[in-house]
Amino acid sequence: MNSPESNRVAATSSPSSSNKSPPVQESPFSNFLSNLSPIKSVKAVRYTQRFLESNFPTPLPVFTSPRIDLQRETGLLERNNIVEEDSNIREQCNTQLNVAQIPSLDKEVQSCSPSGSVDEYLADIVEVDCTHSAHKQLQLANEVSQMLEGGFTDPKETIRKVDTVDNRSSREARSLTSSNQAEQNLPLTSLNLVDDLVDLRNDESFNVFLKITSEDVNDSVDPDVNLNPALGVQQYEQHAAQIDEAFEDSDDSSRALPKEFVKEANHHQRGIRRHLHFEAALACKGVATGNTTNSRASLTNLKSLGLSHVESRATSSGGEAVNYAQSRASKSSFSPFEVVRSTQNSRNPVILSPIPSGMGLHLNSTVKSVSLGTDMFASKNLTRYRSSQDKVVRERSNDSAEDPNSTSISAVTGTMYSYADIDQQESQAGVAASSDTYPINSLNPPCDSPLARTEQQVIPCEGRISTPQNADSVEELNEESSNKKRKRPSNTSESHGCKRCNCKRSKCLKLYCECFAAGVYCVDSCACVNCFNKPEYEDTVLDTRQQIESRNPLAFAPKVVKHDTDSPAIIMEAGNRNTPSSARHKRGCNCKKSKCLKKYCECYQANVGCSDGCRCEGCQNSFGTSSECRRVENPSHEVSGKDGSIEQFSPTWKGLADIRNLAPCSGALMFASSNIRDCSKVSQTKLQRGSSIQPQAGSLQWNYSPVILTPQLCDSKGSHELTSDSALCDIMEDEDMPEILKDTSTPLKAVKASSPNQKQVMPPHYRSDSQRSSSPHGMRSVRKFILQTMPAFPPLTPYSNSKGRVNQKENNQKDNIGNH
DNA sequence: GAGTTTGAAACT
DNA sequence: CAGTTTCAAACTC
Repeated sequence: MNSPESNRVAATSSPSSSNKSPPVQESPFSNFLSNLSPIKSVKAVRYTQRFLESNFPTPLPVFTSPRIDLQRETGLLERNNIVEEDSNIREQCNTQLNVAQIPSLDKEVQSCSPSGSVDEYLADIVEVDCTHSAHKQLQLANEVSQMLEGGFTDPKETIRKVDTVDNRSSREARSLTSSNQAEQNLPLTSLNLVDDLVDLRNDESFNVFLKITSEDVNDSVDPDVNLNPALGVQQYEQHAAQIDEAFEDSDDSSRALPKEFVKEANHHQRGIRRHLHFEAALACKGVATGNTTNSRASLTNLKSLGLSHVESRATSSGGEAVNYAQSRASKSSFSPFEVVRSTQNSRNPVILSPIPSGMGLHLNSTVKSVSLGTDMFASKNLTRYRSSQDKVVRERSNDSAEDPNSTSISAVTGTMYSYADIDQQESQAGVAASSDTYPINSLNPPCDSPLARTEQQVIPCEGRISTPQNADSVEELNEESSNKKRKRPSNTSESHGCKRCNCKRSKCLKLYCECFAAGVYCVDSCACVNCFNKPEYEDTVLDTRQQIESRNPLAFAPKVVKHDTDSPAIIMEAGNRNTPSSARHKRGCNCKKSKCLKKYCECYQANVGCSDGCRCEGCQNSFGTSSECRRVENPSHEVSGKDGSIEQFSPTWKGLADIRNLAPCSGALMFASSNIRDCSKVSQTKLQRGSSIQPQAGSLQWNYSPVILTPQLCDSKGSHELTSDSALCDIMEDEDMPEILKDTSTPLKAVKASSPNQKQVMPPHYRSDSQRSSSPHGMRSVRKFILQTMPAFPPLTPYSNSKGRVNQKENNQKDNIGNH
């Protein structure tokens, strides 16, 4: 690994010739700034000159750099073909330096470096001929920035590099006032140093310098200016001329910088700080819960990828918010960002975090918790970032409103978004399907966004849904936080994502509590008694959630999951009669007296129609009634029967069928789904549908195939609860397949027994395989088929374009048929 | 706002 | 897994 320090090591073989330099007459900053971009550097130089003159009557030793001398002695400059004018300038600069060298500094500079490319730093040396530590600090800051932007997959690496940077800058800062210990651990040590300077001098104006330099250093690194030997002289001369001109024009007014300038500088610095603080918080958490460091790093990565608003919001939400979200993330070991990044950077499946048990929980909790954090943040009077955040939200909301296609996502991502979308919908007390602000809308990365593409490309099966979920989580935090703060209407317990509970005896630690169920802490506006759903009881909350999760992994999952209404299944389902909104309650309601016409009914409350998973009686759900009720109403309505026909989606199936949409690995989910009854029902349903729509297509639709192909898996444990995604993935592995799953006989028989129509739809090869033997061979072929077809998951088809999806499914059918 | 109704969640 | 109890939201007055 090459690192800049090594250059210095190589270059530092002989310390400073700067001892020979005459006393400083001019600030080294001016020399440094002379290398900045012409336009900006004029201002910078002008101000810096003033600043230094007024604040640093005697040069600060810390700003001397041995590199200046080293480069001359080693002739590195010549290697860069910097011509003599350049050298003269530099010489002049050097002579102005106070070279009261700190011996230890040289030593440290020498010692702190691994190997590196000399040329890499030569440019730097040439460019910032009269370099001082301030510039070094800026370099370090830039390195940190690059690190953040580069997005390290491994947080440890990040930490290590940060430490390196930290060490470097810390050593150089030794002569300065000591920094806040906590902040010294941050990657922003260089800025901390500047901070300390500012504090020491009690001169805010130094921020301006920081601003200028941090902006302009990058400009100055422009190879045309600094690295190109041919242009170097000319531009150098131009710079010098401009600087001279600037100095000539300098007057008192230059000292008084515009307020916005200072403000901007402060903001800039603070922004970096916040960013780094957040990462530090993540890192700290990560240390505590090692398995989550990746996610934190990934979160930071995502932020550095441009989601500054995320950063802003997350950090401004205060520690509790972060802790809440982080702790949840740590418990669930789910790292959407990680998945994306890891899949981007490597194919190592180990990096992929399994979706925790209760994927919905995580989604739920993450999203809600973050937004909750915003509430807490607000309550903590950390409101100074509020306006900007709201602005971001507003802008995003507007964007989403203007972009009706923003819901359009690939089948992979789209379903995930819809998942969160529905979650949000649910939390918003039944926002209509045509709701103006589907948070997800505004939060979805565009279908063609790099992120979306990446997701689609990298997670055909094992990648899972993570990123969209996380994107949702991250972004929904923006949306929901603003909703909570501004949209909460009067008395309703929930509106626009705002939960308010009234719990008296549950301590807000049961699903009775809407806040708890929604994955948010109770807030002041709650009327709960003896509430434990508060940040201070975080451990209790998390433990309780885990308990509930252990009972029902989907307990915290959204209760309503979206259907693709235009899919053949839905089309077949009662002729679309019962699905005004393309969603269904995950579990179905059980209404007896309300007729599903009141908000007692969860389906109705969620603005979704009842479905066959409901056990409601006398359903009159205005959003759609269950087929059972329709049968009661209209006995002639014959598509199905109680004995397992088309309409018979078991509740389990319903939920899982929707979860199917959550992941490209839905097949695996289907494996783990449900008992044999459900499987058989589904099989029958699918078979019939398949036969109806495409007689020979049968089970070959990729999204249906898992159900049909894996009935034996359905009965694996007699449990329909998903325990973990990793387990599901393991099922995909031949080696890990339990024997019971390899035994294809019994469950399949059950399916066949209950599926009179299976002959119509059962793929011949599969049927023959499964029928002729119970060996896993047939199953393997099936699974192989699944694995092959999964990547065919419609990658870029907008979710909303369900028609296209149907067509694609049909095409897949044909393709699969052709393959077989 | 108090009381009632309702159905989900929790418990057995 | 079914029946019962508990609970809090929804609803009514």
